[in-house]
Amino acid sequence: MPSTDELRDLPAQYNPADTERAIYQRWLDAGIFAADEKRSSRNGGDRTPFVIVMPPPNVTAVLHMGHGLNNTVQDVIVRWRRMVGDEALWVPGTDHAGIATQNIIEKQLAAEGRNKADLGREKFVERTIAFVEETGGEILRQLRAIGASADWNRTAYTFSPELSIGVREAFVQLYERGLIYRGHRVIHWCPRCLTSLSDEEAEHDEETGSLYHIAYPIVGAKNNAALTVATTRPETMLGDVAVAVHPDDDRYKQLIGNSVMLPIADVEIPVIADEYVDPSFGTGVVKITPAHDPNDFEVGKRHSLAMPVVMSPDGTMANVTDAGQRVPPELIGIDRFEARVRIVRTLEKSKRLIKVESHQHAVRHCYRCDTVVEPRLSDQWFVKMEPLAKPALKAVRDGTIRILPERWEAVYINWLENIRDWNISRQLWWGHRIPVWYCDRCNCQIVSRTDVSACEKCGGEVRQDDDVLDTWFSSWLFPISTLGWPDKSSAALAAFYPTDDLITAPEILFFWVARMIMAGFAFMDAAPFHTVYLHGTVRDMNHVKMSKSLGNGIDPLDVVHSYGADALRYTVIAGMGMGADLMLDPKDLERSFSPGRNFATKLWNIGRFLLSNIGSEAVRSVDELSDKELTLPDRWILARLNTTILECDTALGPARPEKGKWRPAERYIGLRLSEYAESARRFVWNELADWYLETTKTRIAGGGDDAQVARAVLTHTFDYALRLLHPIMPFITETLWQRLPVPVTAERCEFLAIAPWPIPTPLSRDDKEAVAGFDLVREAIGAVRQIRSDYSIAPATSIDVSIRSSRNGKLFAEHSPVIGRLSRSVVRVDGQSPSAGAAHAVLTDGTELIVPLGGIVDLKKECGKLRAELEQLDKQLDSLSNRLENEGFTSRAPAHVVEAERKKKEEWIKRREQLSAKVKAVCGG
RNA sequence: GGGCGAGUAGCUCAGUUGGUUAGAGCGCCUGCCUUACACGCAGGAAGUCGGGGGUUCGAGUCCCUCCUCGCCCACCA
Repeated sequence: MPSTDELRDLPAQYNPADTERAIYQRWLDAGIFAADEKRSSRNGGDRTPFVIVMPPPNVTAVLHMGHGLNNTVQDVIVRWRRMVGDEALWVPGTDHAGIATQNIIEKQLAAEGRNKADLGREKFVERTIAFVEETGGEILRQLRAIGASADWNRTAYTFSPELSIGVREAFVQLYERGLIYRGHRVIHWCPRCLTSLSDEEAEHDEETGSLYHIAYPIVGAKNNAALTVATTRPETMLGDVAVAVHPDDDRYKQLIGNSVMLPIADVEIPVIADEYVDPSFGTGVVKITPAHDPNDFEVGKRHSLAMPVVMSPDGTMANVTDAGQRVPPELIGIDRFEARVRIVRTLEKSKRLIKVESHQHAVRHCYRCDTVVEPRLSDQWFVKMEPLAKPALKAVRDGTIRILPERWEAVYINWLENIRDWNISRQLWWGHRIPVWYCDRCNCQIVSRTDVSACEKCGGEVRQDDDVLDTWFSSWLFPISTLGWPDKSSAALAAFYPTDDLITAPEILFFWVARMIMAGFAFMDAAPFHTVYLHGTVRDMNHVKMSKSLGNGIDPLDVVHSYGADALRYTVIAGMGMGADLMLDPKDLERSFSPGRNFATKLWNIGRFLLSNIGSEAVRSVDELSDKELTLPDRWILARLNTTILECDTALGPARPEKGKWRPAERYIGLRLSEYAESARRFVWNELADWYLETTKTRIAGGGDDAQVARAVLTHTFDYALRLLHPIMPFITETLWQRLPVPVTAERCEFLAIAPWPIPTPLSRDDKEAVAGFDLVREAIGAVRQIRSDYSIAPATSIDVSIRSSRNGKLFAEHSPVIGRLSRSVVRVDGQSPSAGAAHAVLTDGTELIVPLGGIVDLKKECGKLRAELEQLDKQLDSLSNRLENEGFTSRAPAHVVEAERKKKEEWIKRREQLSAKVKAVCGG
C-alpha cells in the first residue's frame, strides 16, 4: 500500500499516458486475463464460464475506430462478467484474410515492378508468411493500448497449424457427409483478383447503365425482318447460343424453332421458348449466353445448348472454350468494357442497333477490390447449405440463440430460408489448400485429412487441387477451432464451448455469424453462442462510414495518446444506443472525446479530494455503522448507490439464458451499455460529487466520530462507484482504487479488475424517508441558488436566509450549515414571516424561505416576471380542471389515472397559493 | 422489385403496455478561477415530436397515407 505522502502527492492533473501502460502490464503479470479450464464449472470447477470469441481482425489490419468500438464493447462485457465472478475468457485472434492479404503482397510486388507469376507459388507464399510474421498481430498489440483484457495466451490465427487441422477436418467431414461437391456452373468471377467469389462476396451496387436494343435478323425471312433483343451487356453477345421468348407470347410464338443470325459473330442460333422470359420486360426477347450469365446457364442446361466462353479470366475477349471463331480477331485481347463500346459502334454502323435506353440496375462488385465481377462458367467446390441451415434456423426460432437488436433476427431468418450453396474454392495462392488430390493415371480423386503422396488405388503420382479455400471456411470454425476442435478431448473445448456472446457488426452476419452457427451445429451439435449482439458502424458527422481511403477516419491510438484509453472507451460506450451507429467528428477530436476525458478528470479529482482529506488510514466498514451514526446524507447516498447498482444491472441484463433457451420476457433485454454508462456517470457526478461529497467537507473538517462515519461512507461509495465504472474505464478506476483506504475488516483484493461486482447493500434504514429528507435539503439549497441567480446577487454578497418550517424544522436546523455553505448564505431557521421586499420560496413540504432583498435588486422587474408566471399557472390549472370535469375522461379513463389527475390538481392549487404568496412578498400589497 | 430501420431542442440521441407541463449530453446565453476539479461550479434560453388524415375523453406513442434519409436482400436480360 502506498504511504500517506504518496497519496497526497497525486498529481493535480490526471495523465493517462503516464499510467495506462504500467497498469496494463501489472494486469498481465498477475495473469488476471488468463482463464483456467479447471475452474470452469463444466470441468468440475466452481465458476460459471463466460466466453467471448473475438471477431478476428485481418492479420494485416491496423487498428481503426471500428475495431475500437467492437473490442471496447467486448471488453466491457468480459470485464463485467469477470468481476461478477465468472471464469471469463476472451479469445483473441487474427484472420489470414485470403484475398485481402494476397492483394497486399501483389501490390508490393507491383511496386517492385514484378508480379506473382515472376515469383511462383512457393516463393509467393513464403513471402506472404514472412510479411505476416513481421507485421501480423500488430493490431492485437494495439488492442492492448485500449485495455482489451483478452487471454493472450490463447491468441489464435486462422492459418496456424493447429487451426488448419480443423479446416481439413471440416472439409473432409462435410465431404464424407455428402455436403461438399464439385460443381460446374456460372459463378461470380473477379477479373482483377482472378478468383471466383461467393454470392456474399459479390456486392450489389445500384448503377445507371444502358439497355441496348439489338436486331438479330431472322434467317430466311423477307424484308430483313429481325428479332430485337434487349441487353445491358452487348459484349457477351458473342457467346449467345439462342434467343428465347416466352412460350405464350403471341408476338413471337410462330418464330419458335426458327433461327436468327447473331451479328458480328455471324453464326446461326435458334429461337427457343422458355418460361424464364418475362414478356413485359424489354422487347420480350432474351439473348441466351449460358457461359456468362447464371440464368442463361440454367436455360442452356434445360435446352442442352452449347456454352461458349468468350472471355479470358482477366476480362478480355477471347475464344476460350467451345467458342470457335465467334470473337473476331479485332476484338481479341480487348477489355470487356472497351469491347462493349466497340461492339455497340459496329452494330450502330450496320444499323443493327435499334435504340439505347437508360436503365437502372444492380451490378455486382468484388468486395475486396470493387471490380465489376464477371459471371463465368467454371468448376468450383461448393458446400450444400440447406441441411446445415436447418438447425441454425431452428436455434433462432426457438430462442436458443437471440440476435440483438431484435430486427436482425428477421434478416437472418430470411437469408437462411433462401440460402444457396456456398462456393468455397478460390483461385488464390494464399489460403488453406483444398485437401483433394487427383491421380491422373487412374483418374481418381482423393479427399484426405493428411497429405497424400501417392494414389491409394494405383500408386500413381498425385497432384493436389490448386485452389485454396474461402477465408470464411476457416473463420466459420473459429469458436470451436480456437478451443481445440477437432480434438474432442480438449479441456478448453469442454470448459468453454458453447461460448456466450458474439459481438460484431451487421455486415458480417451472413459471411461469418450465420455460418459459425451452422458450423457449431454441424461439428459440435450445439449452438456456438446464445447471444449475437450487432453494434452499429462508426461514422463521421455527415453519417459517412469512417474509412482510411475516404480520409475521414480517426486513429484510436491518437485518441489514446491525447485523451486516454478510458476517454475513448467511455465515448464509444456512452454514445452508442443499442445497434445504433456512432457518430464521431474526425475534424474535431475535442468535441468527440472531451466528455470522456472530462469525466475521467472528475473521477480523478474526487479521488484527490478523498485521499487528501481522508488519508490512507483504514476506514470503518459501512456494515458496522449503526443507524444512529449515519446522517441523512449518508443514508441518502447509500440508498442512491443501491438504486444505481440496480439500474446498471438492469441495463446489462441477464448474462445467459436460464435453461438454455431465452424466455420471451428476457429475450430482448440487456446489453444496453449506454444506459449502464449513463446511470453510473449520473450517480458519480450528479449525486456523489455534486452533493454527497460537499456535505462531507464540514463533517470531516470537524473531526471526531462523525468524521469517521463520513470517511467510511464516502470511501465505500466511491469504491463501489469505481467498481461499477471499471468495465468502461478500467485504467483510471484501477489507479484510484489501488490507493483507496480499505475498511479495517476487509481483505484487500489485489486488483479492481477482479474485485467483486457490487451488490446492493441491504439497508435496515428507511431509505425512502432518507431520500425524501435529503431531497428537501437539496431543494432548499436550490431555492436559494435560484433566488441568487434571479436577482443577480454576486457571490461575494452574503445574504441572510430565513427558513420557516413547522414540520421539518429539526431537519433544516440540523442541515443549515450545509445549506449555508452550498448556497453561500447565512441561514437562520424559524425566521421571520415573509414581508414586502423579500424574495420568497416555498418548498414542496410547505417550508418557506425568505431572503430580504432590501437594496440589492430591482423589485419592479421581478414582480412582472412573477405575475406572468402566475398567469401561466392559472391557465394550466384551468385546463386541468376542465379535464376533470369532462365526463368522458372521468368515466372512461382508468381510475388510477383519474386519481393521479385529482392529486395533481391539488398540488397545483397548492403551488398557486405559494406563488401568489411569493408575488405578495415581492410586490407587496 | 421485396423487406427493415430512422425522421423528437442547433448537433447526437432517450422517451416503457396511449395518460395530459416531452428528457439527457454537447453546443449556446448569464454569472462565478467558492481551499477536489475552469477538463470546473451555479443559473438559463431553446422543440407546431417529418407532412396530412383517422381511432380515442386523451396520441411523440396506435391505424392509414404521403415525403425524406439510411440499411439489408434480389437471377427481369
